[in-house]
Amino acid sequence: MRDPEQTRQKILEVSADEIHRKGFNATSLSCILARCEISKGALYHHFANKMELGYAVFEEVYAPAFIALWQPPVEAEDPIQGLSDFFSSMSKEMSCDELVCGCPLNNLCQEMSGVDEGFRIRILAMQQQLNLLIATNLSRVSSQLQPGLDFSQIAYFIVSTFHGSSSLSKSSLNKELFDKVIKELCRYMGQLKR
Amino acid sequence: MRDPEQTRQKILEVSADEIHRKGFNATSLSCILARCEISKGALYHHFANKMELGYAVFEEVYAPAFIALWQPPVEAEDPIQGLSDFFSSMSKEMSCDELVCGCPLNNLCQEMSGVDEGFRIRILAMQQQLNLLIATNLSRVSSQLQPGLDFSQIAYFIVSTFHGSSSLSKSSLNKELFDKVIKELCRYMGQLKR
DNA sequence: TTTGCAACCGACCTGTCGGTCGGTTAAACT
DNA sequence: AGTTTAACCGACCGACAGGTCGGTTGCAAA
Repeated sequence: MRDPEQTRQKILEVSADEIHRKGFNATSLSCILARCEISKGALYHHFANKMELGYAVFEEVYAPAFIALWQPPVEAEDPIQGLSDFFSSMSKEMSCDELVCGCPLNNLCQEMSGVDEGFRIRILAMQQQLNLLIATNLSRVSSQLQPGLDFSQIAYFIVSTFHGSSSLSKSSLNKELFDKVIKELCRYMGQLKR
Repeated sequence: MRDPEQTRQKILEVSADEIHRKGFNATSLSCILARCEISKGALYHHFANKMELGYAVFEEVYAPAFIALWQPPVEAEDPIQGLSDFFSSMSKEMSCDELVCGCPLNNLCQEMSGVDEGFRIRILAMQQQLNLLIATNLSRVSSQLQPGLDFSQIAYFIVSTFHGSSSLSKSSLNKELFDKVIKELCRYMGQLKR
């Protein structure tokens, strides 16, 4: 009946969802407790405080999910095509509600980077890891790309644009503007090829 | 001695700075009162509540400043060159502290769009106004650009990338990554020309 | 000079937040 | 069966938020 590991996972899962939707500060513990149907004591048995809970959500939920999301398209034979399909499928398959929540990494970056050092270093590490992932896979197929390109620069550019486009859909509440940016992003990426 | 209009302006100015640095929710009225050296009664004499203060800051401080910032580069003879210089000068002339605060419009978009309808519609209107500004000025020089371009799409793309790059500097605490993205953005914009 | 009112003051209110802690329960081991 | 301890409970706490309101002050018109 009692299953501490399951309790912990439930807390992480619910917290991840709440933080994704509302942001870290706007997420209240009482709301998490209600959804998990546990007491405050249970939560504080598993996590020292709200910050540590936030770090755990980042490391055990967001980070793995983030890599699992980006790795397949980037490691495709043709990463340019992989990323184009990846972005395009988002506007098609994601519901408006999901889209409006944005990327958890970018959300936390905006909200927490300037406020908490623990979040900042974790977010930065994740961004650098993603950048390396994209840049190395672009250089892998560099023979098919235009000469003289800075792959790290391009990787940061692509991710920045993607995050910026997520921001747009938050205010427009629909996919239209998001689609526009993604279209142009795909056009840009296509131009990287010879 | 008493100058209600000056008091009001002071409140708006200080609030704009606080909201820019900390975000809307994290900005406390008591902090604004302390910096303005006024009482809570004075603030609530001029503004109905915190939300209305936020709206006033947006409309009377952010929006005019935003237009004043973007209009000159976009309305230059060569808007592509104007925007390139505009972005490049940011990384050179802005201090790290300023850069890390990000664009007030984008910050509020991320924080408030999903939470408050009043903010959302104001932010969206501003984004559309900026988009129109850029798109019309690109079409103005369309004879110098490649054929078949969607100017609105390009305008949203440019702004999205810029906002995304601001996000990057928040976690890295330096200009390096911001510079990288801006460099690539300028390279992209250069390719729009014939 | 008196009067009216906008401008301003600040003590106080209510609600919610993250966090604490003494107590209870269930399960594993001796 | 008795003992220990991790797991969990929930009443309670202080801090601080936004917001209220009766009272005071200064200026301008009558």
